Amino acid sequence: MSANLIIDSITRHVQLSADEQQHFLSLLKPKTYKRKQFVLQDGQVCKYSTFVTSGCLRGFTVDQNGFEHVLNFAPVGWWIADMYSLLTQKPGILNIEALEDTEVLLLSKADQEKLYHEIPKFERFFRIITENSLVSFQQRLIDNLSLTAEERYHNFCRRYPTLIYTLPKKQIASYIGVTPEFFSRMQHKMLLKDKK
Amino acid sequence: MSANLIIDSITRHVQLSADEQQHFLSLLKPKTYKRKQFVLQDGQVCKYSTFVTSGCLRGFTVDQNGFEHVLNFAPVGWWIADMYSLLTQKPGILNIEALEDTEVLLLSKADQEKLYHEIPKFERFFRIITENSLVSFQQRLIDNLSLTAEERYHNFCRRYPTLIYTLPKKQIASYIGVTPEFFSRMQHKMLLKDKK
DNA sequence: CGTAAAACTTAATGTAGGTCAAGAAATTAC
DNA sequence: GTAATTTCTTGACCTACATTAAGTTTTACG
Repeated sequence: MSANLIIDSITRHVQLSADEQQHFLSLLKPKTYKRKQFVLQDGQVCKYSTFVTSGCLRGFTVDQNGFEHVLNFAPVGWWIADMYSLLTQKPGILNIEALEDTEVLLLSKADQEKLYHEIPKFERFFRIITENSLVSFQQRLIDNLSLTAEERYHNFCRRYPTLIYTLPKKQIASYIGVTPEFFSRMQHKMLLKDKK
Repeated sequence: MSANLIIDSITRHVQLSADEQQHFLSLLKPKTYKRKQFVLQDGQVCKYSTFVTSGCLRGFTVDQNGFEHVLNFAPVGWWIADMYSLLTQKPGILNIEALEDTEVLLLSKADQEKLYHEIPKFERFFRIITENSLVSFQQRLIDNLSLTAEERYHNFCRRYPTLIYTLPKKQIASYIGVTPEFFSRMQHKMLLKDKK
């Protein structure tokens, strides 16, 4: 059940009393999205931190030529938001879309800030997951600067083994930073190599 | 004076009493590095958060072909660390080197953690700067996926106007993700354009 | 179901940016 | 102040990946 999922994910990092758990849960608004529905569109102000309890979301930007670039995926158990917009409360550049029918829990920015003051352990929790997120984006940037597309794909497979089977290939291609056409050719080449 | 610099940079985000300021300052160890000296080498465990009070540091990785890739610069007033290694206390992949003679203040991981418990405002401060850092790395990743080298260079100039004049061009080239040769050509082309 | 849309593949051609080499200019350090 | 080192530039050639286009397979959904 989704309350367990989110509480467990927090108590892996900080301990919470029953009261604290209840209080936290009372702040969350459940919401469901149909496949292809948008959770957030660029130009909007991001008002919530979103926790995925079933399904999968993707965060992406659209460049001046209309091409999409996947910033991140949020499968079950992950948080997602347009961090820039959430922090500044200005219009953001991120689109967040449901890749399949998806259930989430929403925590409003106001409630999140209040929570930090009431129960500092929550500030600790979000500090820790933000630090982890920073480390993985730094690593991904380094990968983009120093690895070939094929190597980046291998890293993706190692880091998100479950997602490989559920995600459309064009989404994976976009995440690692190549076109679907090149991704297709790349996979073909890798198959030939493996056979040897 | 360097104590003012670091206190000011913190009190821009959280308010501190005189006692809290004193306590914080008492935890910092000043240290100086000569130009080209290493603050941290890959393979080492990162033990400190480093705040630059004069000079400039650069964080970079070395790939399997021996090429360097600049992850970040830390000019005066900035913090730097190998976040992965600092968090996990495992050997890291980041090198941190002084680009010129540089003075820093070191805050040990143990003291930083203790500080979080003693004075939650410091946990807030580091949460906020980590969030800001995350936003800028996300933006840089998006830039690398969607912009040309020339556009990334313009972004660099907008974001770090002071650094353009002090940094060797090859460092800027590495930061935006191109070779020094291509960077040189690119600047030449931009000059021709500007003249028109 | 059936059909429309979306996702995937393959091929031909194009290009942003890399590599290698070698000389010129600028910094550093003794 | 000058030799040594590092940085920057320029030229010829190269390659990983993009683009365009067309056909095929898979998936969604009325």
